[in-house]
Amino acid sequence: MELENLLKQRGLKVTDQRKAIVKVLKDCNCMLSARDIFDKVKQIIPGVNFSTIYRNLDLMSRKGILCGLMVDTGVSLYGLHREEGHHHHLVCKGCGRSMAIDYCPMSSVEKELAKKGFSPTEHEFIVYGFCGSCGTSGRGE
Amino acid sequence: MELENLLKQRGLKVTDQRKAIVKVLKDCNCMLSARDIFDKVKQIIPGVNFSTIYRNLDLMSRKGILCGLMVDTGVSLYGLHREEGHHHHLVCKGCGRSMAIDYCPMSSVEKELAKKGFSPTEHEFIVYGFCGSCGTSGRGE
DNA sequence: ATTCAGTTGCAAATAATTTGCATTTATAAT
DNA sequence: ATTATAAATGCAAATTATTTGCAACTGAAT
Repeated sequence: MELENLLKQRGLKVTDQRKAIVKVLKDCNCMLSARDIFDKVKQIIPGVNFSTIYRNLDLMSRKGILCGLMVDTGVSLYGLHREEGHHHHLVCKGCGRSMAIDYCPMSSVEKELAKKGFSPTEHEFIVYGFCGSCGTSGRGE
Repeated sequence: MELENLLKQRGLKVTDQRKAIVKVLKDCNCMLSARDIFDKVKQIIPGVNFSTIYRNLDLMSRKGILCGLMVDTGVSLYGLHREEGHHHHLVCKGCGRSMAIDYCPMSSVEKELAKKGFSPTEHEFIVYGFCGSCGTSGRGE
């Protein structure tokens, strides 16, 4: 019921596909690619179309309901937007999950940017590696 | 002549297309997309093929002659590898140029990662914004 | 000069994402 | 409840970025 209000507040209609996308992300509690989300939503709504997924991931990200992340392979990952505010991510190369970290490097570079006359708008900080369960050796591919 | 040795050291043949790619990146002194590089190399070698560009960007990046960077639109940018070592980038949304910054946030998160049992392998830190010449307002597109 | 692995051009294939359009649907107004 | 309508969806086709198979070519070692 909470999601319904969130969507309405942002002027978005409450549709089954949007509810399914959010459910999938809530259940997984990690960030997923559009394809992963599509596959999981299909188990809930067999007839969903991929373009509906893409349109909603984009729209809900722009409305602050989801947040997107571009990883170094050029694929976007999406997750629920954390209200707690700004944060960055660890991406596990073993299981593909991502976790949040609160540390943000921006305050440490502000002076250097000002000196260069650069006005920052966005930034990203992503750490790739292996999480506790996947270990330093990874799990192959 | 320096490049020729660099290529040979890495077991790569010295070809006109490789020389042209490096020349383009040296002249621009910034990071460019594969398409930009292709367009500029074509002015030197009209017959180059796009796949040759891609193969060499990938190969020379893996050999440490170039370095690649995935920006948040999902496009890779390539530049000459700076021997001076590890660094990160500012990407101007006005002119598309990128500059290096030396600050690296990794040392500040090491403890937090260790606590989470996460073993980092790679990381990226990119700041988007507008450089001195493009100003805070940007220049449209 | 000969050899041969490495490299290139070409064309076709992938993969990720976007778009146009007709149909459907959630919501607001009746 | 019914209706009107803008928003949302499904579908198919288009884009964009990148990759791959393969035959022809070329740099470098002999």
